Amino acid sequence: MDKPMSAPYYGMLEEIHVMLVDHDKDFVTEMVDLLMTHDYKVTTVSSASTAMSMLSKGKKKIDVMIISVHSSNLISFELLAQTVALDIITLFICDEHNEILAKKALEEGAYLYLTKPFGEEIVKILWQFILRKNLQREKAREGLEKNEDQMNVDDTVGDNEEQHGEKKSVTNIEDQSNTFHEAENNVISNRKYELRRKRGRTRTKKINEEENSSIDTNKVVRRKTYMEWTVDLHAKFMKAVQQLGEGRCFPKEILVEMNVPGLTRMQVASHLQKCRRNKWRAPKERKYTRRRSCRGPSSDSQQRGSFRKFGKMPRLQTNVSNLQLNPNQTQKGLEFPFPTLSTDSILARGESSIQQQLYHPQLQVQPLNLSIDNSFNNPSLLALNNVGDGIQQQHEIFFEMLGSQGIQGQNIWNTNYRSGQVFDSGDHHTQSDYNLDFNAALGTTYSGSGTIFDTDVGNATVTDYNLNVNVDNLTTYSGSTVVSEGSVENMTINGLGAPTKNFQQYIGESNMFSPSNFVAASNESNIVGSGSHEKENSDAYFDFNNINTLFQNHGPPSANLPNEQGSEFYQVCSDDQVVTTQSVQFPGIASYPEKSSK
DNA sequence: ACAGAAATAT
DNA sequence: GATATTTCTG
Repeated sequence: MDKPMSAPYYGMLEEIHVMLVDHDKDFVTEMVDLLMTHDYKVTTVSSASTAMSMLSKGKKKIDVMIISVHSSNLISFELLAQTVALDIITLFICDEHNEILAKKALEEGAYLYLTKPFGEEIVKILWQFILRKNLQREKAREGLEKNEDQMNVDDTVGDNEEQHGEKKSVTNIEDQSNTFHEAENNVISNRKYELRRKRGRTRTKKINEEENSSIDTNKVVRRKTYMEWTVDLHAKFMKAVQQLGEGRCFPKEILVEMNVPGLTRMQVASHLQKCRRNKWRAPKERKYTRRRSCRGPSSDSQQRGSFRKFGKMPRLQTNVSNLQLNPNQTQKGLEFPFPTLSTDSILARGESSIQQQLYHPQLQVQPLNLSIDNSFNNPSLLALNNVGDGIQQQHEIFFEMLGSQGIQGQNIWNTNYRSGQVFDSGDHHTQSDYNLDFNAALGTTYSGSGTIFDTDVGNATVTDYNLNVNVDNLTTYSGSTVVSEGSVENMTINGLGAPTKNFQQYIGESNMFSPSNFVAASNESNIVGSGSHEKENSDAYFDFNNINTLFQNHGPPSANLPNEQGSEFYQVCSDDQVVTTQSVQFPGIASYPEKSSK
């Protein structure tokens, strides 16, 4: 197709839907062509009445309505009234110029009155109307918000705001419109809900539609209050988050950083919430409603990690569409999922509902997901979950596993983790100098398939991430992946006791990374490459001693983790024996530093 | 005042 | 069924 500059003029608009109302087939064809050329989504309707019924169903989101008016078409004006009420930009198009008609149309709220044939220019700039209107609306909403804050009025909710305080009599709408129309909602057994109800949620658009027959053009009809998080907007959001640093991205700061007029803190917070849970999909993606139909763990185990993001920077899953955050680099949230296998650390087991109860927002809780396949196809033995508590600023981390003992048939082992230092991203503004050392020593046996080191390091701005893996005496290996899902700039593998040429297989087979600088050493050689093997120099250093068995996956499937395969469970960190990821990527945890004390 | 979870609206 | 908004709590 030849639409070289498609997106540019949409600004922050995702898609513009145009409805064209005309029975003149030729004209329709022509217009549709034209509109499509400029990337509008077009719906055509042959009559005004059809259009009206479509609108009333409200199935389709329409931004612009183009109504052809032939002869004295009363119904066209009815349609116009409706579109105006719905806050849809409406263009009247006539065969010939008619001043009276034009005036009337404009009076009734039409945006433009055009005569037939009209230049492409108009179509080109159509999007500006939308954007402008949106901006206006946002501004108005902002004003409203401010008003509410100031006068502490909490129920002017529904309608047009009297910005100039003149008549805040609106306050009186009280609860009358707060109907119980959804009374059959089963949930309402709770007192809380009753209370909530009393506060009232007045938001009946129907009312507006009726009463707005007399249109006041500069009054924003607050109807559809939804704003959509477009890909662009989301990209901005992500950029802001990154810029702020993952440990300190609060809605308010993100808002400021994003600098999008009209965007509210609430909206940012809400989006943040969504993202943390990894529940957000780009609008386009939503069409393909990913039915997780098969609850069975088999199908898409490593599809999207489904790590829930609490207190952490949301990592954009690969399927979160084509947001081009940084065109040249893939987005990699700084995240080291650490399905800690210490049974000590698994306080909650079984059903997630129970876990939910255990979960306290202010506690350090990490969601875990082992993303284990039904047949241990790709167990994630060790994944590091961006460790750090947001307070300490050390650049190193020292993990030690003592007395590890494999469990037959499982890919977990009993061990105590001791978390010494903290891996904190706070000081690394661009995350440009992480070092991670992984050191597994002594009689390690690895058999079966799985992932020893499963991490996804770095993000778009990582420039030189060093991963040093030191696996001594990895005597048996017959699996698939040692390091997976990583994207590591510099890689040092040390002490593998295997010829160099085989190293790649240790790095995994399918979804592996390809370090731009891959260095490996055999067991007796020392560090090769950048080699910050010493704890002192490393941002992260892992030393796993006495690991008798890492993997033994030959056991029956029944021998599984305490939780169900593929299910999520929470890890509650309450004391220092229990390990783990004390990271606070997203703030909100008790350990958040002083900051922003006003 | 504000972050975050959860309820609710669309 | 999903996303955005609003309420509510800490």
